Amino acid sequence: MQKIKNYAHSKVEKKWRADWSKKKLYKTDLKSKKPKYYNLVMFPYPSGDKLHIGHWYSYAPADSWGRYMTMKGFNVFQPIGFDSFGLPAENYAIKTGIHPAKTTKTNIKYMRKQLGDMGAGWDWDAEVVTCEPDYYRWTQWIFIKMYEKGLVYKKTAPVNWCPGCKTVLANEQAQDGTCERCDSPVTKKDLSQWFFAIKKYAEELLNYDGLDWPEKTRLMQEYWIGKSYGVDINFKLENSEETLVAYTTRPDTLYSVTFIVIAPEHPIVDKLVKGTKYEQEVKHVAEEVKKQNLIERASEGGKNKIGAFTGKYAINPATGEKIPVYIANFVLMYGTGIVMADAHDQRDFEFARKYKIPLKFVISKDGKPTDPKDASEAFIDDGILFNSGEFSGINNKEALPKMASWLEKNGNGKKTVNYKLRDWLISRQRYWGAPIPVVYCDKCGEVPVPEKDLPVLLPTDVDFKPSGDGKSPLNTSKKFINTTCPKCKSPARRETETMDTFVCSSWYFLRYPSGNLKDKPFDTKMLDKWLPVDMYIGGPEHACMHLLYARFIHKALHDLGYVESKEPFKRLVHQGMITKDGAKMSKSKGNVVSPDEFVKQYGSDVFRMYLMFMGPFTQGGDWNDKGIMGIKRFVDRFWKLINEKDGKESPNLIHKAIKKVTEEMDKMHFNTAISTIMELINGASEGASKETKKMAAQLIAPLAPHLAEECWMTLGEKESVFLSEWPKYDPALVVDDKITIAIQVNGKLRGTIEVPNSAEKEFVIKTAKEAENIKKYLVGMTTIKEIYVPGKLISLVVKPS
RNA sequence: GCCCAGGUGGUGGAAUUGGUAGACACGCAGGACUUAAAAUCCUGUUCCAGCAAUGGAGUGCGGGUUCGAUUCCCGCCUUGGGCACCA
Repeated sequence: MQKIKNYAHSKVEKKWRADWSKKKLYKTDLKSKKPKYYNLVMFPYPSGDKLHIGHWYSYAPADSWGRYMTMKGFNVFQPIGFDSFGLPAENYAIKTGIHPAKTTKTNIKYMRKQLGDMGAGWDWDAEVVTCEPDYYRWTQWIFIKMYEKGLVYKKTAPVNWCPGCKTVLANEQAQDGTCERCDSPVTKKDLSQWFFAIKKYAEELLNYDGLDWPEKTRLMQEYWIGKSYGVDINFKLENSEETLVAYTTRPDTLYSVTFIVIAPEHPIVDKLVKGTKYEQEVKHVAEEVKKQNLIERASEGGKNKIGAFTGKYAINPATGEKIPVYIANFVLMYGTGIVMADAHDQRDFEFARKYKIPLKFVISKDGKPTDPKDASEAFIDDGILFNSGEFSGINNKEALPKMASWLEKNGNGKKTVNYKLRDWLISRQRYWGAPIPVVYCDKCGEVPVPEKDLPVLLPTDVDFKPSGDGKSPLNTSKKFINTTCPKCKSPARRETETMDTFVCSSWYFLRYPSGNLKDKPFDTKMLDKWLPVDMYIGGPEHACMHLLYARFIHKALHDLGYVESKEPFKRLVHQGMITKDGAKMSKSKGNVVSPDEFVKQYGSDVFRMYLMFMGPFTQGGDWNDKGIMGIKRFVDRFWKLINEKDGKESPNLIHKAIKKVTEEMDKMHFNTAISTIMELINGASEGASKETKKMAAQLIAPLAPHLAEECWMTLGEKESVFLSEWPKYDPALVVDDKITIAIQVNGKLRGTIEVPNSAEKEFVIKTAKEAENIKKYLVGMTTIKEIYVPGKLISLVVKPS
């Protein structure tokens, strides 16, 4: 008996990686005429944690997908890079004194090795690193182009302030009222800030035509953009020329409105109370609200509502009544920052009860008048209007558009659309980012740096410890700050703030196919060919940040004429989250699992297949290494089968496997693709023919690239398995001659029979009725119904005769 | 509170235009090989009763539709994710 050498994963994997790299197997010819396929993963941040299991969980299947598409005949482009600006490196520097550039460089070096050990088909020639001047020069260039297009502006605004990181946060980074990075409660602070006018694209961003995205992600973005249709209603102020404009989506409740509430930070508040006896109380409340962090202001559906009377009254345009005007914390600077308040809104209702403001109902279930004094909460259901002038007696939903038109006709209102989306705050009072390319001159004011002077290099001689006043560490570099005005050449100062790293990651996928051009950001011809990205794989946590920003920047660049496509990512797939003992892996929890040891012990193929075998790719799961031996055994058995003497198995076996694996791969069901190959191996217990072995190697190639290549070459091939064409099955060989039919009597399974594939209904039913197990159930019975599902089962319905 | 996705053996999971529930793998039990162990191979493994043949129950819970429901409908429970005073 021949002795088969054990599969030496470490030697084999090293050998093929060296070979692939030498032959530049994964360098994509971007000019090739073959159909293109841009296969992209969200690039990693080079953190001190290095590449962890989560990265593997998404990158390995992404690579398998790319390899599969390659074998299906596509010219696959699969680049990788590093999203290397950002807070963690800077925070680490503050703690240890090691310069962020140095830590980042070290981490990138290590992660390059890890990404290499993965054996994935990255095109390293296209690599981008966002913290390198060659890259951020063009991030700055995009800022300038956006500036010229009027999509960038600066304004003083109350911004989210993290007292822990001593920096400003975007809304998206303070979503739950705590800092994304350090979990400190977020407060508000007035600062002059740079914004990208993403709101101008709100409507366009709601268009998902032609995109194959998860419904869930789309809904999350739609909710984030938050479009609503409503009416701006004019409330004249008593004894004044002033009008308060309130935005509402419920004009049908107008007759119920008994007070007006203004957001405390609304500029009109000062004017209303100035010099009155109410001024002190109103200002006091406004200050209190400002001090509240986002959690307090939004806590528990708003139990702690606070407010103050302004001393003013407005006129309800429908009833002509005089109604009091308040400020309160539950009204935000959204819409007009002023709301009409009534008994058909739970928040208004609670506030009115607390501040003893009269309420009245105008809607009830049946249209019979009801009184709020008997109610413990607002009536928010739909119903019939009463005490509502000409609208009484009709359904409030029907009345809504009519009242909106009525208000417009009488000059008391205007139909409007509002979005919850706010402009994107992009400036950061931080060191480790791309400097905002703007110069301030006493004569010329704010001057964008001319294109030819880019990049504005990030200086190295700075003290990056936070000053505590919210100023950027760049202020400590005299060399950096002092410059000359690009327009008038007189002494000038540089902007010292840097850009949000999300700006850097909003366009990296355009840089990859542009071949790292020195004098241009993009190779427009290549972008026209390669965009949009055909498959984008990454975590769902980016739904309302990266994925929204990237769409926005892409659309802006489209409108500027740089890219032809209107959307960056045609198809989007989120991998599931991988947890450890039910918790998200994080350094602070100390539950981060490193892939390196597993890769060393079992090999990259086994490790990646184990991750894919855990369950559906989009589902994720809790990490444990219990079953990894099962995959190792499978690899060993696969290797053994390939090396055994050629045998002869049923030809159906491999063709059925090809059919099933192809179907599973198409659906990205890697777990069942693997189990199908396992079944193939288990089924070939008597060995397999050479042809079958070759096809088996091809089937496993996307999932276990090193193993497949080794097997492929062992079987006598000379060229890489990844240059071979994905096997096709013979339809004639996937059907069996004999099929098993299940027999049910009165809905219960009572047995099975084997019949020829070609058997007719009558024959199958006759055979079934005569079957040993079935006969006894039919004694003394009359068959009242016979159902035959071809190739599957027979269902007999009987009753006593 | 609102929106979305789930709940299947001891474990990860498979199977849905309604058609034999538990593929594949882990674990466990027994056996072979071995002085022994590891590794490997073979057999069994949803639960209950039975030596077995076989019978009964069974896909979160309670109803319904159907010859037939993990799959469809109604009402709950529960886990995870997202949003949350946006008027």
